[in-house]
Amino acid sequence: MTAYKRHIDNTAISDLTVARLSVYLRCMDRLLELGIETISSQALADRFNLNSAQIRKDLAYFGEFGVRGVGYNVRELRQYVVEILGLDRERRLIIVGAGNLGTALCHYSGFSGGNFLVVGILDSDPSRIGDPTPAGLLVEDAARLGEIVTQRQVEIGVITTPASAAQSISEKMAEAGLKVILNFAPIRVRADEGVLVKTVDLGVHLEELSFHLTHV
Amino acid sequence: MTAYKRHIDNTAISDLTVARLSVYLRCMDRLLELGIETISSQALADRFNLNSAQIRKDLAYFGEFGVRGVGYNVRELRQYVVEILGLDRERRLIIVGAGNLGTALCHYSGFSGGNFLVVGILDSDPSRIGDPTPAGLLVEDAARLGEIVTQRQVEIGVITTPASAAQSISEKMAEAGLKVILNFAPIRVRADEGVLVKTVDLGVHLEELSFHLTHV
DNA sequence: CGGACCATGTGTGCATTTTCACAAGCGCGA
DNA sequence: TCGCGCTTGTGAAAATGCACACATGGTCCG
Ligand SMILES: NC(=O)c1ccc[n+]([C@@H]2O[C@H](COP(=O)([O-])OP(=O)(O)OC[C@H]3O[C@@H](n4cnc5c(N)ncnc54)[C@H](O)[C@@H]3O)[C@@H](O)[C@H]2O)c1
Ligand SMILES: NC(=O)c1ccc[n+]([C@@H]2O[C@H](COP(=O)([O-])OP(=O)(O)OC[C@H]3O[C@@H](n4cnc5c(N)ncnc54)[C@H](O)[C@@H]3O)[C@@H](O)[C@H]2O)c1
Repeated sequence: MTAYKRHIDNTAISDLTVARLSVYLRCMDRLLELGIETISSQALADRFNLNSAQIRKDLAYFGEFGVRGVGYNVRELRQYVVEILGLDRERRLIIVGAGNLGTALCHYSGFSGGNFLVVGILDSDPSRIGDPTPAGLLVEDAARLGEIVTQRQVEIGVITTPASAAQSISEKMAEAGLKVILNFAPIRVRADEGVLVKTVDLGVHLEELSFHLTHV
Repeated sequence: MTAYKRHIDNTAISDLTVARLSVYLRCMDRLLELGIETISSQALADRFNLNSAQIRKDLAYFGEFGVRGVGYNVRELRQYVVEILGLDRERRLIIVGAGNLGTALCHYSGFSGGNFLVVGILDSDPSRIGDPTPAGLLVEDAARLGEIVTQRQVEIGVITTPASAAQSISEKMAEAGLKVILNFAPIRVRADEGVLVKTVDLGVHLEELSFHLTHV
């Protein structure tokens, strides 16, 4: 139940594997809700529409968590995945852009059971600064970004401004020392080496659905 | 400028290709803003950090849109991509779950230049029904889903309820005739053959970022 | 009108990801 | 204690995705 084999060798872990680990975590949570304490990779795959070999291979990058002939202990495996994903400590984040999406995210405390903590929401519009959000935070001046990141030990930046501001904000975030950024603006942001910008473009998803509608 | 070679042969188009077409569309929009009317795949790749061969191959599934020795006409190519993605007609969608995220999405009219139209927002909570949203729609009773889908010719369903309700809502949507569903609840929804459920789990993205933070 | 030039469209090979299939290992019951 | 049954962990194969490189076929200029 303690440490997992930290991935130290030179082979990089694929993004796809990491994303699936998140999915497995949700599966564990669901199983615990159902009172299931032990499960085989096959039963897991059947229940959640996954592939059993892929589950085993994904986990094998980080250690041997199962018992042959038996399967996995759900509670233990959940804890291992939590450690692998780095969810065993608080992650502080700020949101830049206190519009519709920014405030919705701010209010949403349910991220992974409270490990992600919104410690600031910033905007450049003077008429919005000082506004309270439903979550109890006040909107602060985006010009104070660097200062806030340092003082509140922020690790993650979230961009919910219009696309036109996204590039410059990501640069300011990188300058302030943030290493990972989640960008909701529909634009491909360029980032320096060592800074990871993950863009989530909801428009792309809707357009994929539109494609499926037109192509039977 | 009329029709593109409709993909009718047996080879399926990859999801990754479709997602990239959306990206190309945004690139075209940006180029037109800049007043650029013609561009080669190489110049496009350089400017937006893409691969020129991949651009050509993605487009080649649907026809020959370029001119050898010259490149692509930006305006024309944009129109072709619009047709390929089925964005040349209005797509009506309803949102089920009038909470934080649901209302934020409802208010967001900027989807692909207005081709996606929110024609209803539903909730099961009696105290929310009748509430106005910033966009001018009133929240309606989720029990009327089937009726609303038929009357308003809805094609796309969006789920922004808690995870516990997502499965049953997606089934009701499928029953009402919807063929594609965008699900924001953090749960893997099972769907019948012929119904496409695309889940966008924001928690997964944050957890990916957390992984990168812990693994240098 | 012809040839030099240039970027597309595509055949081919490489890389990554997924799936298969089985030897190795653990528990349990006799 | 031993063997049987079950599931893991893992090489090897299949499938998928990506990138190179060049023949093809237009443009344009002399
Ligand atoms: N609302 C949605 O449902 C939704 C859905 C998909 C994508 N998006 C994208 O998310 C982004 C935000 O959407 P929204 O609906 O919340 O928009 P919004 O207009 O409601 O909010 C944007 C906020 O950003 C602020 N802002 C602008 N420039 C800034 C800067 N330089 N520094 C700090 N703050 C700045 C504005 O003052 C405003 O408050 C957009 O890029 C949009 O395309 C939104
Ligand atoms: N708010 C966010 O920023 C955010 C971010 C990521 C993911 N999500 C996910 O999106 C979903 C919605 O989040 P939210 O913050 O808007 O939650 P919310 O609680 O504000 O809203 C949920 C709404 O769904 C309604 N509802 C519940 N059961 C229903 C049913 N059976 N039929 C119709 N309506 C029903 C509720 O009455 C409520 O109005 C959740 O699954 C959440 O995990 C939200």
